[in-house]
Amino acid sequence: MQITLPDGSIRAFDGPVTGADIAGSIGPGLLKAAVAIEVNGTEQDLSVVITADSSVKILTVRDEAGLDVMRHTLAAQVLARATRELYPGSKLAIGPTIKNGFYYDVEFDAPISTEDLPAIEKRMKDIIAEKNPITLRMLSREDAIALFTERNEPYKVDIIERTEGQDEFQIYFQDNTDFVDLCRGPHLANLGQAGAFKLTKVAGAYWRGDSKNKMLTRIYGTAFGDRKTLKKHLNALAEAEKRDHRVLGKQLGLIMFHDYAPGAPFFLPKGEILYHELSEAMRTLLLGKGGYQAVRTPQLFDAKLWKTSGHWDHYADNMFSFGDDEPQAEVSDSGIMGLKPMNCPCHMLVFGSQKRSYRELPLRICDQGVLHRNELRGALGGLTRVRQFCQDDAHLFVTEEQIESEVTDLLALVGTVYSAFDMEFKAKLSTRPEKKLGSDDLWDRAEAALQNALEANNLPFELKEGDGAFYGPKIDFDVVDAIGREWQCATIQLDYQLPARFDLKYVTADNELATPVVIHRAIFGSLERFIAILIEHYAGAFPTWMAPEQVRVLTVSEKSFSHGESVKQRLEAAGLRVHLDTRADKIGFKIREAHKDKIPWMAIVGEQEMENDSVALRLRTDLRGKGIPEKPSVDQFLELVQETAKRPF
RNA sequence: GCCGAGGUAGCUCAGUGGUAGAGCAGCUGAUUCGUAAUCAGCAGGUCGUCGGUUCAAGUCCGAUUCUCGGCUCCA
Repeated sequence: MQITLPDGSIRAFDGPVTGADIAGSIGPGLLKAAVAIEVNGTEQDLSVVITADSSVKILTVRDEAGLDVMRHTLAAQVLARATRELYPGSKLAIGPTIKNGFYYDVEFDAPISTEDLPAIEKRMKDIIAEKNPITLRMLSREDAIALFTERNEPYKVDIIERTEGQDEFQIYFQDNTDFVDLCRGPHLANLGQAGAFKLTKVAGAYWRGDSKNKMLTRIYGTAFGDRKTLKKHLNALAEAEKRDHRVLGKQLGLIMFHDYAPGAPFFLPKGEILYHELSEAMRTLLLGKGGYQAVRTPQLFDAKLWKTSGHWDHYADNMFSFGDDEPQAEVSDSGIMGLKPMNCPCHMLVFGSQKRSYRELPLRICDQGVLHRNELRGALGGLTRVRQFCQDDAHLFVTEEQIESEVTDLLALVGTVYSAFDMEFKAKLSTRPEKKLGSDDLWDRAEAALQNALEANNLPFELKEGDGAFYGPKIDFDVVDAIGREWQCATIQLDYQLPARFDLKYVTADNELATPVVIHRAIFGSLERFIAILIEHYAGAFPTWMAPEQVRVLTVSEKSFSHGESVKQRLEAAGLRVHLDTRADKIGFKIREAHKDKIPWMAIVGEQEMENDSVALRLRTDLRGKGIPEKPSVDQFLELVQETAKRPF
């Protein structure tokens, strides 16, 4: 029997072999490190017997797949056993792996909290120290159900009962113990191979993710092959925590929230500058040669609009509306008004307000209108999940032939904007879902147009089949921030349904009536959320063009006040945002504060600078090492700052 | 909306039924200083809100609200 290894070499065995046999034949070191084996592309336990010619790969924790096996074992064998032993009445549900770790859902008799984690962790370490071998056995459906019924594990029984087309189930026994688990596997051959881990948090989670079901307790953990990598990961988490936009937003005086307006951010003077700069930069990019026209549209509409658009049937739960519980209110024809959750219906009304010619297409309407969505209470958080926000929204009314070139332009626009923030991004193409409107022929053309546009821009993309909206396919973008996290921001969605619902028409070159296609698109996504991403991306140290305070002039002593005032005035005259710090404190103290406020340019003025009309620069960390002179003249300095204060798009 | 954890000075937090605290920030005064914290004094609170238990509640109980971690939702 022949076993092919990843390097192409072939090893012959006389009869059936296990993964462990193969690993051992290659070397004792590998046997020790081996955690599982991939046989013809399928991960299996080392103990599984291979009976036919196969190509295999021995997995160790160095492989992502091997690491996954280890995490899985930590969840299913170690964490599960520890909770069963520490909390005898607990019932195990499922324990899969996730990015960087694992979790296990457990039903406890009494709630547990983060404070209980160290004890569980301690028990887990003891369990690992036992280095018990794990043995796989296949049980028939009946035997498996009987086993878990007897062990009072209703969730395991439920899983088995719901699994169709399978007669045998994989049951893992931990030798020398009473512990048994139903699991897809594979698992480590013995627990001694478990690497470094840490339990991180507890949270609630519904059984099978359905809110009608019982709420279980989910215990999260993170795990890596060795202690060093775990520590690195924990450090990365700490770094992310330090950058948390809610913390920085408060520290830097950018935003606030109030109990009286849950889910609705206040932008304080400094935050408002960020907001304004972003909003204006986008608006300027789109208007004029960008080919867009901006509109401003109402907040509050008669429910008739939402009935036409379909929101009343599909989105009413997320809408703020009033009038329906106040019969005398007579607020409108239908007696019900709703705050807009999206701009699209408004733009349909704008398009439909006059006779349109094919010569007007593509008609591009942009709108940074305020939107309200009644998000669930528990879903609110910082600037990323809000009830009131603005999108850099636009709707393009196009003919079908124009889709491809419009989308091509949009993709270039996305690139322009993200590269201005030094952000990489990834595109995802979502195609027709099962429940969809429109013919297959229509979807074929629409999907092809999007794909062609992506290819024309040389953009690699991930295909997400079936993930499109029922009204059309879409391209979504994930941006990657400075510490490697991904955020979904931009979206480009084709819509064949909405213009039809509003009965929109334009006159074609042949003097006939046709319905336009609508492209919904946003690049930042929501301004609020994008600001949150930028705060974390830059760790609050914004590039000069959007920094709320671009320059702080620091006086060394009273003697240089007049020079400080003059520097400030000359910079302000050039439209820069400048503050002068004349407090009677030492220069070291003022510098420290300016650093904490993440001001890009700190200009120190003392008697020397006064004499030769210069400033002495102290640069924010990210501006150092760029050949910026330390003691420029005021004119030179002005030029330097102006250069970096230009909007990058 | 559901499960869990929280809410004490502007901020970060301590305070296990018996006189509400610290550091930073603030204010006042002194210091006029050259690249990440000058010194001293003062002031600052309905302990999220409402109700209950108790001789006595920041502390115990109930409700409510907001925040946080997840789940769910995201036409």
